[in-house]
Amino acid sequence: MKEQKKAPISKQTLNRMPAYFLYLKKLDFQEHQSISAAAIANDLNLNEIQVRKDLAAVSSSGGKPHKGFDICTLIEDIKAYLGYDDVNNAVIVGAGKLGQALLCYDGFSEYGLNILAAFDADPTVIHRSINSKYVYPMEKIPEICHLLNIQIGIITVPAAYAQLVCDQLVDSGIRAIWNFAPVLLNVPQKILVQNENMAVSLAILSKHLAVKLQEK
Amino acid sequence: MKEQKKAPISKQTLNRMPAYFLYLKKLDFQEHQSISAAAIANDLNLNEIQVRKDLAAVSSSGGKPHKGFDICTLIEDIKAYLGYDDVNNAVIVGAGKLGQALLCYDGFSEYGLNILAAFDADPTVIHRSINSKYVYPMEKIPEICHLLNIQIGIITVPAAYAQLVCDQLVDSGIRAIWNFAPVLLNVPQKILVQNENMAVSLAILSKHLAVKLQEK
DNA sequence: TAGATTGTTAATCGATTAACAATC
DNA sequence: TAGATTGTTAATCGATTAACAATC
Repeated sequence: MKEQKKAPISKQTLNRMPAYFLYLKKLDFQEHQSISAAAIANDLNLNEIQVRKDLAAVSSSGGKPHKGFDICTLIEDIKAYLGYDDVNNAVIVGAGKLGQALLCYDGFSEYGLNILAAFDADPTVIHRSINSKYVYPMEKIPEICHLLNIQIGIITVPAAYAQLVCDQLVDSGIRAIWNFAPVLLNVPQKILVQNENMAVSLAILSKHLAVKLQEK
Repeated sequence: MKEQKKAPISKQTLNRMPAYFLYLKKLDFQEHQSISAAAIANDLNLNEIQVRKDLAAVSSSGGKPHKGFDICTLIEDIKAYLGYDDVNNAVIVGAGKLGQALLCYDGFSEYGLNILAAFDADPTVIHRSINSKYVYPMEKIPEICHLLNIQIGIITVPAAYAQLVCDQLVDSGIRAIWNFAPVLLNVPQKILVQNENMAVSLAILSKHLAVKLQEK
């Protein structure tokens, strides 16, 4: 087992990895065979050495001088590294428009996310299926989560209910939360909260536009 | 004008700012008057000195020894800093479930985002209003964007159409793109692309769960 | 006043970039 | 072989943390 001597994971590298993943898939689709770190760096506006280091950290076979990295292999390596190969079961709480959008998007399986069911408080949306996923009433959360061995709870309820829902999910044995509500959730240490933080995106956008405007 | 000597913006500080913003709004709602950097750091699991520095970078009046920062003032300072006070006009391209979810969410005005219209290719969704925002056919993009002085284009179409839509938006004079499609977009240098990168979130989640699983 | 809390200057840490040797 | 391209070791840069003086 040489695996153990792999470099420790850098947060920044982890953040860049999905960009490499999307980039390589596009290339693969266009039937390229291999690609150099320099070409990737150029297309993604990154530093060449940074790309080399990032790829070296995840690549199983490494790149070949003169040729670069084999695209197919690299895609597989990144998938393995990011854990996209490990399937995690999830439920969505909140079957409003956003919840339905996520329920109907079938691309998450690509990332190992397997959404099995949804929950809602609204009697007009429960007890029916959306994209073959059944919408249960809220009180079923503990039962279904335990039954289906759910790892991830996805929160798409209005901000005011998010903490309440979060507590219920935690009590039902989930281990991570993907939070779309614009609130900060309180959770026990062992639970990971990943905020799909649209406020951050908007901050970066508006900051950027404001700065550009000033320059003129 | 002493404004000019403000410290240059750190990317990390910018990323943390929305968390402070949400945190402070919650406090404000609970009718607190002021708060110390230490208390914030404790609640958000951040380093105290880091919080002091972050707040010092955006605070107009600074904190007061013994009392800390005035919450209301600080919220206003952060809003000003992040550009949430500057209103940016936006359109959504893709009025499917995700697009509709964004159209129906009225909380974006809090961040200075003003969604004025939507576009779609589907004849069954166009020529009607969703949450008082009209859905136009795709060919109206240039006309409407110029007419309404649109700064930001929000892309919520399937991955396969995202680049096409992006090109149209760029040609229609928008200055920034908020991209929800899981693809990397090619744009001219002057256009900012902000990816709402669910793949990153999923990577962090699945990586984290995989690592935890290994530990056991 | 004493003490809590800020803001700033200095020290440490980690990530990026540069330089260069290794290799197909 | 020569040259393109990788991987690694060293240098730089920026961000975090520590130390401490300033102040209400």
